Amino acid sequence: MSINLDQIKAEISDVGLKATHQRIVIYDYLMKSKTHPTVDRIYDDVKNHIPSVSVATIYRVLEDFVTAGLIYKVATREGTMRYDANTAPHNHIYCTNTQDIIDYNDQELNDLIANFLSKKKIKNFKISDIKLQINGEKLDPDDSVSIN
Amino acid sequence: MSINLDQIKAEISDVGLKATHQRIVIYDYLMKSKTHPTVDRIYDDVKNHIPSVSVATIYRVLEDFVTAGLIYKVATREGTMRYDANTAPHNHIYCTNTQDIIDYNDQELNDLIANFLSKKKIKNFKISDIKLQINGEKLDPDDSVSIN
DNA sequence: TATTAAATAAGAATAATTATCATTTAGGAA
DNA sequence: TTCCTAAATGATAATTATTCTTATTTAATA
Repeated sequence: MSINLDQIKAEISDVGLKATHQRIVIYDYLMKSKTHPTVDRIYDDVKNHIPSVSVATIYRVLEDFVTAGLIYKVATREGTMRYDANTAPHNHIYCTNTQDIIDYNDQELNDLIANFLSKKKIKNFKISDIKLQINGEKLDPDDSVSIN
Repeated sequence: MSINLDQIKAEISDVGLKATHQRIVIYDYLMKSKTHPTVDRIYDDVKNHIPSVSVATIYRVLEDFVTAGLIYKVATREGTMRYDANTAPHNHIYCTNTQDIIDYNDQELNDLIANFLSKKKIKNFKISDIKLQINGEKLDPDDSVSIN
């Protein structure tokens, strides 16, 4: 447990959800995860902490978190859903080979796009967020991707 | 049949696929479609032309087209796959309320992002394409979204 | 027109997700 | 602290989405 337990409980309670053991473990796991895990991956890892956990609970809790805005859900080109506890605006680098999703934080780029679009008039539409997905392939699948 | 039949056949043949009736009808339908339809929608509409068509054929043909680069596959936040015969680089406006996907073509924006990223060094990664998704809501769900 | 490899239709099999419901639990009240 | 109750969970059935299998059909070309 790297992140403060009381803080996790508070964050769950603050969005109007009961801070159950399952929710605490799942949220803690997502907060620590950098890999944007699938439901299956989350299920397997949560089972190490709560062997009796049901897969239905994983689906339910994740959906509750998404609805509450605690986490984001990301659809990949492969059709599998991935979950991300990083709710700050950021973009994703996606490796079409390994299916790795790597966070790409760049305030300058965010601003550049936001400024550009604010000058355009998109009629009958209210923008809530803008996501850039950088697709491609890792040159060495075993090595990590780094920026600058 | 708005687009020339011979041209459709040629495009299918050119990527090494047999120009079957099913493929011709599906490709023609996608070329004319502006809505980025789901598999179900494509199936229903193709059945009007080929009542005996099998849903497995729809899945297979779409996947064949994607692999061949004739069409694109787009995953939405809802987890459903949508298909797009517009293979030119372009971005999407997505209404989280109606699930409408609207093409957003803007060469200036494409260049802006491409130029910005070319200056950044992303180590161990080769970019193949860059997709911007503009999420939000239509103000009037029954009206269309237009740019400029 | 005949040949043949490839594609299709139909439906079974599998995988992913959601629903149901009896049991358990978190959090507030006493 | 214990009791109470609405909400959450676990187990599993049901549903939905997708893929696979195989006998039949068809496009392409000789």
